[in-house]
Amino acid sequence: MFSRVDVFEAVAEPNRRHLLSLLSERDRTAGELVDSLPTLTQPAVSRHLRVLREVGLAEAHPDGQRRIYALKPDGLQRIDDWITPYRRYWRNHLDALEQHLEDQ
Amino acid sequence: MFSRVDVFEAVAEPNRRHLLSLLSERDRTAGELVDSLPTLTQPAVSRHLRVLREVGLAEAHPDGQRRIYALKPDGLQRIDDWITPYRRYWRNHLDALEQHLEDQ
DNA sequence: GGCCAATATATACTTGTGGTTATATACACC
DNA sequence: GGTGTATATAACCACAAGTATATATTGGCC
Repeated sequence: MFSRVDVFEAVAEPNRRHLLSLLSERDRTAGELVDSLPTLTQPAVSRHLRVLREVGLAEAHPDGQRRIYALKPDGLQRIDDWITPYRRYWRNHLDALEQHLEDQ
Repeated sequence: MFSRVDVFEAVAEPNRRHLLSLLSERDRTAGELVDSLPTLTQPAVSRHLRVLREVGLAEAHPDGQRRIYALKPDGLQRIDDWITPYRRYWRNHLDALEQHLEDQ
């Protein structure tokens, strides 16, 4: 399963975005993350965490029998780079709309 | 099919990102877009275009029997808004790395 | 070593996505 | 109205994603 996930597919999954959000607040153990997603079982969360690790959006450090997960958000730069040219586009579009409104 | 696609899932598909890229250059008819993705059949492209329309990333205007597709990139703002807090994060991380390198 | 806690992996199942072929729809042109 | 072109939808299929249950692994503790 999960032959090869890229960063776009990684963040397309809502539970994984939730995990990233939790990790953006602070580092957490796998167990804490499991508890934070009560609709999912422990293996399900563990799998999502694996995906996040494999695309470079998170990393885990052992701490005894725990695993402390931390955010590695620079993987999102790939998405940011992709979106950049479009950003200019919609800003122009907004500018044009504002202009139109001002012209009323 | 495609019960309900959101923007994140829409752009997770490589062919759809390709279509967005083509539309960012200029408006194109559905037929031109089909010709630009020679690995896909016409119905497959038509479906991807429907997804892009439904999430608000593209729109189609009839022109006789043709349909002229145009980019509506402001739908990507949802992704941009989502990524914004993380952007600060990885910039800090880069700064820390640069600092570390400078300290050598 | 034996036992418990924390986490990851294996296996199996279900469902949805993306693909194809076939068909419908809509418009243009004669 | 009939025919051809452009595009969308229908029906079906294969495969991968996401989930659950069951099991393995790893480390702490007695």
